[in-house]
Amino acid sequence: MSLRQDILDVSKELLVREGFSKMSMRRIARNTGVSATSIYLYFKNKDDLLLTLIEESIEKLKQALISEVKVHKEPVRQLEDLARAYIRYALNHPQEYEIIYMVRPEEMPRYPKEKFREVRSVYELISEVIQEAARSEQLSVAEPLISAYTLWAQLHGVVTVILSRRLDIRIPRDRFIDQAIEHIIQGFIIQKTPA
Amino acid sequence: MSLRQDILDVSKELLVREGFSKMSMRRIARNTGVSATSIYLYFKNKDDLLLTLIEESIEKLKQALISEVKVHKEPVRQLEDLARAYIRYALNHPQEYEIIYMVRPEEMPRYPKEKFREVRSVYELISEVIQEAARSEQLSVAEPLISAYTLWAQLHGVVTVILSRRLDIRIPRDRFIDQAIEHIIQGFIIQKTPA
Amino acid sequence: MSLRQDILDVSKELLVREGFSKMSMRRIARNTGVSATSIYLYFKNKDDLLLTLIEESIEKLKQALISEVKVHKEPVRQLEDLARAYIRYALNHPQEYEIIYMVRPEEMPRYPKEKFREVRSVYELISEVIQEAARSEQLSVAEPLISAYTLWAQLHGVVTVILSRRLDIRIPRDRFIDQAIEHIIQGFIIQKTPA
Amino acid sequence: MSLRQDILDVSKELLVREGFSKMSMRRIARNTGVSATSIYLYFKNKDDLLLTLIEESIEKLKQALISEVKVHKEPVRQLEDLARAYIRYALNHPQEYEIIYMVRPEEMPRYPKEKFREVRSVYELISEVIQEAARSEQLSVAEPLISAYTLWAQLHGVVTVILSRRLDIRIPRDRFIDQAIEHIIQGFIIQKTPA
DNA sequence: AATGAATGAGGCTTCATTCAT
DNA sequence: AATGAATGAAGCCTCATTCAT
Repeated sequence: MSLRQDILDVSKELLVREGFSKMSMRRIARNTGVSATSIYLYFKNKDDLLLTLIEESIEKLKQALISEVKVHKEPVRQLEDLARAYIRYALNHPQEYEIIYMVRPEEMPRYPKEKFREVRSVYELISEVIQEAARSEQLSVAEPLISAYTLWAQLHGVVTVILSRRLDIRIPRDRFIDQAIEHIIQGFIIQKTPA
Repeated sequence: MSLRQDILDVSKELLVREGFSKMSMRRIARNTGVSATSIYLYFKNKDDLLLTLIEESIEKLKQALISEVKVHKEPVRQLEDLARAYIRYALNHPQEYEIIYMVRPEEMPRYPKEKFREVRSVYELISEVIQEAARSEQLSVAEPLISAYTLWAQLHGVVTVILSRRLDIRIPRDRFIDQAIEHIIQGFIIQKTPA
Repeated sequence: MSLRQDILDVSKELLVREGFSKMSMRRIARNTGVSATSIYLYFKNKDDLLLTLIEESIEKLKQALISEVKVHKEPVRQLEDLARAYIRYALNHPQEYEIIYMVRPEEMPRYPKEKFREVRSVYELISEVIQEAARSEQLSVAEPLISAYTLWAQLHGVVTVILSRRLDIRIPRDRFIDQAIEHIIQGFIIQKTPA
Repeated sequence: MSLRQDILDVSKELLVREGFSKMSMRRIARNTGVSATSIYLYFKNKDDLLLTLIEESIEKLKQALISEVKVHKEPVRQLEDLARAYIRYALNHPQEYEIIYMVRPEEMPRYPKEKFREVRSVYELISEVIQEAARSEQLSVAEPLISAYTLWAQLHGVVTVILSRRLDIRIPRDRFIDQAIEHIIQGFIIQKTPA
């Protein structure tokens, strides 16, 4: 495989496993089996490397969601699929997910803030699915964009709790996920008050 | 006593405002107007300082929740109050909150992981409130502990999105919070299916 | 002697003997028998160190000139004394002199340009002596400030040629200096054309 | 041939505009639009490149002086012409001049010192003009070689002051040059003491 | 209770140069 | 004639920590 990709992989692992402060150029070089200087042949500097990491991860998340959505026609089912796909992807690709959401902007001052907003396309995807469901009058959605963000915030919370290992060990992960999704989806469904 | 607190305050601010990598002993010392050596009179080392920071923050969060809960008797109302109190506290004390939940354990290898679990008392508090409401048969709660965690995960997601400044600028923060709480609480209320 | 002074001395020597590019913090540390980190206890950074070096050198040159001037009352003699004092000081303290005039501003971008102008007090000293002599109508001096600068330029040229070892080896240094001073001074004396 | 010259030109500009420390092979390559490796096809190493730069500059200075001298027959006038030509060339070709005289030999340890002495032919040119004038008994020149060096030293001083931007901003450059040349030339003319 | 002095390790980055192609 | 890949050395600087006072 290309050295460039090796560097990205090693960086990703270091970043997620040991934290931002341990992702140093020297360490990356050591773990890649290459001199620190060589990294600069492929990336302008550390920020550039981090930027690439984030961009790649966002792209992968986006693709994963796109490919899993719209299999089922039924809107509510579709929404649930989206939620499950989101959580499943995050848990199966913790590195990519953490890179997107756990590197705090404060840690990288030179990072162009607009780039961070590229993640928006993810929310827009969510927003579309919600809007579609709203049209079928099965969801109580006043403002799709806001609802998209609240849905995403809840999913992100669930993922975060698991990834940061803050879930009580007495709770089986799958049960937690199922229950969470149930609560979340139910929160969006229109309450059919008895006539 | 006073200097010790000064050091904690300065550390807290540095950590949250500039990120983990900028919270250095030298910086803390400089901002506190004291020599770097002096910090070691109050804290064994940097990890110890961070530990203290986290413990204090957890304690404050706990106290804040306790004081706001159980004002209303009505269970659903109580739950909503709890949710609001949680979010309000987090947003009003971003430093304390971020220290608890945004400093990743990976950043501190020598940090005793058990300490992180002290936060559990927070979930137990949530759990109690949920159980109480469940008893009144207004909530669809099969397993209170799991539900407590899902509720917390959702709240945490909402807070995280705001604190990490990932909320779309077109969305007013308050609207987002209101809508989120509405969705979350509704997700817990028993659906009264028409007879 | 103090470490601070040691560092300054070593830096001075490195700068003059091996050139600007060889005056590195590591080298200074090595030659001072101290860790590189220690330099930062006494100087904020490399520029600060260089700045101190230059300031000290300017001050010494100024003091040397002041102390040697105004011994003789006769204006022309006084001017010659000043010229000799200038050259003598420069040759006896090549390090200090070179530091003032041979570090090109381009080499230190962060250096505050105003500081470079502190050398002006040296020219002002020269200017004063020239003006005094002009009052006695023995010198052909239309504009004292300009003449002060031309005088200085000439002296500086002489010094430069010697210090940069560009003088032909067949020429004895003292003869060169004597002749140069003779030419220079004579260039300022009013030509008494025969009536 | 063309690329070789491009490299030399770029180097020259970098050296003079940004200083010795910024004249790196990589920078030269970047500014020339060529790979760093390519420079080694034309120059053995950095020192070789610098050497070539200096040799070229010396040759140009020599040619410029030769072409401007001996237009006027009158010896004193000829001397003044030479002085003006020297200063004019230096100011019109600051890059070449600075390379000859402002790159200190100390910056290049591996540089063969004899090469630096090639500049001597310049002084010999000056020496010839002075000797010619001396023969006409209009100049007070005991030893032509020494006088040639003192003349050159003074001219060099004037040029240096201007090029290193050390001339007081209140002084117009042309006035400074005129006055300097006047003083310098007058210093060489035989004083006709009244009988 | 507090500090100044000191340091080894490591941070990011640029350097001149070589080698294979 | 030209280059991409690679590197060891070194550049400046900040880090957490210790020790003597």
